[in-house]
Amino acid sequence: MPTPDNMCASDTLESQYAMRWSRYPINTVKENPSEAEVISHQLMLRAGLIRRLAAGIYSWTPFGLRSLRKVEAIIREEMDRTGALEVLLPAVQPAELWQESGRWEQYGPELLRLKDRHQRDFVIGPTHEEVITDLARRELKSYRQLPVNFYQIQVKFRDEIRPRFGVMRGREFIMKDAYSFHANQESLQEGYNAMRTAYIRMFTRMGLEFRAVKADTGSIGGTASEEFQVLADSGEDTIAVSDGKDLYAANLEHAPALPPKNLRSLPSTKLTKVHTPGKKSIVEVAEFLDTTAEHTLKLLMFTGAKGGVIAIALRGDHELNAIKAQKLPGIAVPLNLATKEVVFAATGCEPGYLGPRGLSCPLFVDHAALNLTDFVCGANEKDQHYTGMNWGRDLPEPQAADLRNVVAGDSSPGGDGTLSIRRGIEVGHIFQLGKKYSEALNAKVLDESGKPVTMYMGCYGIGATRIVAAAIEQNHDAAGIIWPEPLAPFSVVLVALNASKSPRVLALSEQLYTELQAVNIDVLLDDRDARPGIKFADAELLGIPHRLVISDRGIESGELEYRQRRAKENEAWPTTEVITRLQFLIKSKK
RNA sequence: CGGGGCUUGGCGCAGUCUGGUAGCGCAUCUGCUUUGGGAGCAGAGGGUCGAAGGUUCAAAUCCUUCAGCCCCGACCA
Repeated sequence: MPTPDNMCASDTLESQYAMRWSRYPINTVKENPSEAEVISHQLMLRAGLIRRLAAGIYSWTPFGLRSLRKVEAIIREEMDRTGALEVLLPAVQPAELWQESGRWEQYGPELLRLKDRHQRDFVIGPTHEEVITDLARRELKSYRQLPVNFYQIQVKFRDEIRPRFGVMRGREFIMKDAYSFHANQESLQEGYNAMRTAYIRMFTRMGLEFRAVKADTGSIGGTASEEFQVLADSGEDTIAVSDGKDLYAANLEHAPALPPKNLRSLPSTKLTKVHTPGKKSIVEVAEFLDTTAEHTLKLLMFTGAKGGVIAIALRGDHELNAIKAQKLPGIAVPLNLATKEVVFAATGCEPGYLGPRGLSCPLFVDHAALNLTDFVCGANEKDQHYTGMNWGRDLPEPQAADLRNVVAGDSSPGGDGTLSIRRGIEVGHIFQLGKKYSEALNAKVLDESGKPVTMYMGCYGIGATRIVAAAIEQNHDAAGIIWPEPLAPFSVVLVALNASKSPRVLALSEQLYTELQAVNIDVLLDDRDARPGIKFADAELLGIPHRLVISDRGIESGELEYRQRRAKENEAWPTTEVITRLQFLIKSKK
């Protein structure tokens, strides 16, 4: 218990003002703002966590900021634990650095450029590779100083074509970005692994359901890259997730589809040409022939790199994966579906009746399509299909390849489990940059023999503001937000009923409020002169994990009502045990 | 950048087609009553109808131009 003797001035200030609802002049609203599309955006606006200033640019209110700061604190603790060193880098950066790295030209309109009063060019940093590499090349002189990892938690600006979903895809956002510097690839790999472990700890601590997803290194290059995706239906990315012990997860377009394990069964029906007037799509054909899409084969034609066409066959119910298809020999990149005219010239038939039999162009068949027996396919004649088609018997065995998107139920490429298709929100991305920036910016150290060597770099980002939105996407109900304990703006809300009229309710509320603060629990005292319904609804909208009601009724019975945010029913707690019980519940979840 | 939609008090909307000088709900303020799931009654304040120009006796309403915002797509990864 704090007494006037052991309380310092700041304690007094805080207990008087900081965590009383009546001192937070932020309104909650019942109606959904028309601008908000996704649930996290709606709830953040309704609960008063953020306010929009311009497209993709938001102010954070005191309540919202508390959650954002908790995210940042977890990130900071876990980064520090790895030995990474925090820095703060400029948001406004001179164009010269970006010209040196080549990204002044590469970046395009997403890079916000501006001029100062001397007409010098600057950018508002969308990311900080250039600045950090500049710092590193000035400070790091010897291999003895390596490895080192600098990180910062900073505002960034990317002039997105279409900002949307509130802070989920804003233009201005807060990101933790870290950059590691190494003398060699082995050290980079170690640093990368350490970051990967730290990321898993962070997202686990935040109470989020997430996966580390193998990602394309893309134009950035490098050898290894993983995205950290929070699983939520509203996510912008589609990922294939294994339910097995392999914990496999990959972006849909990068997940390999394994060839079927079972052998193709033997043909049992004879090849028949059937009249299928006007039936062009797989769905129409399957329905007309009283079968299902899984027993059909579809044939797509693409233009070749040096003219001509290339055919790709998939099972009727499968989708082409463009990234995989582009790797086929002789195919035009980017992938280009052949026009009607080109198809007609190659086959004498229009699309809709194409099939693998009698084709004169190169043919690649997806593994699953190759496993078909007695299947339906086009006959390369208008209004004609075949039934009972079989590879090897009616057609030569073709060249097989992985050409389709994986579907739910496929075996996991990780070796254990089956895949499901989920949506994800990318909240983190780690990759090994190698020497891309260090080479461009000439960042070198002297090695053991006194020879200058270019440093290896790794780069590790986390979207702090986006995490707040992602946590809400994953944790909400009809009444509002349900914060994971570690991200909640407050752990406990004390709902004082009729405190303005009942001195004993007021006194007990104040007492509990002080006691909870004394044991370092983030407590919000709802001391507003409002009706109970408003207080309950607001507490639920704001998503505070633990709610305690202080009322005359409770004081008389010696028991206070406790309710966990996810629970449907109240619990009656002896007033004397309230503090210890809350301490236990909150400690066990942190 | 292409397509669609929107812009009226702090928020959500009606009014626009058919021109006549702006209204509803929520929120805010005052008073009284009420106090365990977004109260009732009475009263009050608050809007140059996104901007500019035009047509007209008269424009939120019709015409032109511009701006901002939202959605879909493309782009980016």
